[in-house]
Amino acid sequence: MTPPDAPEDKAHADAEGSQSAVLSCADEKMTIETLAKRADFLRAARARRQGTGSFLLQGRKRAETEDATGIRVGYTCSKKVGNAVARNHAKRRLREAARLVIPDLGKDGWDYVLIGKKTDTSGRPFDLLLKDLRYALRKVHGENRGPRA
RNA sequence: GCGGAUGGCCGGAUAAUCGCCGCCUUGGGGUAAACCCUUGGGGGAGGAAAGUCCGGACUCCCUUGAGCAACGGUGCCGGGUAACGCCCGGCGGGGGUAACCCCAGGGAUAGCGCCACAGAGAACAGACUGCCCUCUCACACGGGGGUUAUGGUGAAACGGUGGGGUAAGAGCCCACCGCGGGACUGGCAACAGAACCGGCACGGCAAGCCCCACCGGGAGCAAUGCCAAAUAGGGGUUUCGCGCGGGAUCGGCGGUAACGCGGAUCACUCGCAGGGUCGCUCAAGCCCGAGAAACCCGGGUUGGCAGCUUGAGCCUGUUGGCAACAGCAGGCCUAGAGGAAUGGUUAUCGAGGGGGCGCAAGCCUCUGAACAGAAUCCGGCUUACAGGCCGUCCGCGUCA
RNA sequence: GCGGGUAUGGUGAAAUGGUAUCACACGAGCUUCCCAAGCUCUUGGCGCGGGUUCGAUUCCCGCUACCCGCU
Repeated sequence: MTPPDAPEDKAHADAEGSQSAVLSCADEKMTIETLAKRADFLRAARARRQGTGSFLLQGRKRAETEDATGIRVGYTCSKKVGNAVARNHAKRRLREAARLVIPDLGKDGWDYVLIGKKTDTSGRPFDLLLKDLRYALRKVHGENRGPRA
């Protein structure tokens, strides 16, 4: 999905820049809760989705009847990803990526679900993983805004 | 040096930084607890954490003992252990030149069952085929008798080979081998050796049923207990039972009274009977006592705390023992979450692998660590596993 | 975490200590102007590794994969 001729150091610089941005605005960071209920996962699966080279992102804005503030993120790695070591490793990388990116680009009142893939989630370089997450968040937000406008 | 056998150990390292999960802690908020914010410290996956195949601890099924039955398991001997189907040391059998490895390895005269195909015959001893003698005219394919060999078949065939012997033969006789019994000797034992006896009788399969000996009650931390909230304060079926007596309570009669006689009741209490309590029986204990037990239906709950990590624990030394292991002394505390914490990035080192140069030593470059993640806890087994380290032993070759 | 079950051609099934069977499917041929149906023939298998046995799909042990139940 990422162009193969994308310069490596450019993506690297991009990742570092965002990292410092996160550090600078850490005080206004949104509180991130973790999804646990099966029903929340099912609702998110019916909403927007965007695949990338390393994972699949699902996102939705919660209805007014639910608790409207705060960002909630869930992680899914099924048995298709591999054994327990592979599943836990994929979840850890997704958690780390979400910790670095979601407070900046996530929107208040949204639920996100990150779904790991078999070999790409563990094997992809981490800066590309961050890039994938930013791209996917833009797509999920943008496609949601499009039909509404 | 090459090839092999076997035992034990390790399972990438260091640092920086941003994070994650418990514990302790500073300050603040809070009446307090819970909790929230904050400061600092310290800890944080395995040899298999796995498979869930065995054995336990622990908890519940109300508890226990004896016997019987059923079911399941184990199965040479001795030892170790809390226990085991595990471990150690022996014995027997099999494989290998050897080091060494493998074996559920009790009983086949307690009984039943099975042994396909082939073969005369498949379990006990005879029929059949043959050989020999004899009868009748006949050296007949017929009658009578003797005999146990079979080109062979098969996983397995009235012990094998050789010699003698005979009408033909045969343990009929002899030698050797095998087989059965076995005084006695060694050993705790399994077992080994064996004088002597027997002329041979007794096939295999018990991971077929079974017999014998020994062991085993069931379920499992999603066990279980407590707190809070909510709902219900139930229904059905079956089985057993709905008695007696004393106290008690309430009347009656007699008596001045203590008390005596007789009656009623079952809220309370005691005893007996009864009922319940392991598959059955017996016993003890316990519970119920007007209801009890079993099963089913219906209703509520997915919150918190405990169990939860100090334990048949680990390390070092020493003593006993061939060893497994045990004793003693000293030291240590080493994850405890509750759907699950160890990750990201960077640097240096780095086992190993690929490519290039070089006679070689070596140099340059690329890659950059197997199997795999605690979920109540231990002892084992089994399975997965890149690579490395330390021993011990065997065979062959070479040198001295 | 705990407890249980099943694996037989491509698919669905059966059987038993001795040669593994049936249906559909696949392939070839016949039939038809062509297709379907029908008829004939062929191919192909006991999840894996050990053990017991003369002989294992069956009996025993260990793995692998899949499925189910329990708060």
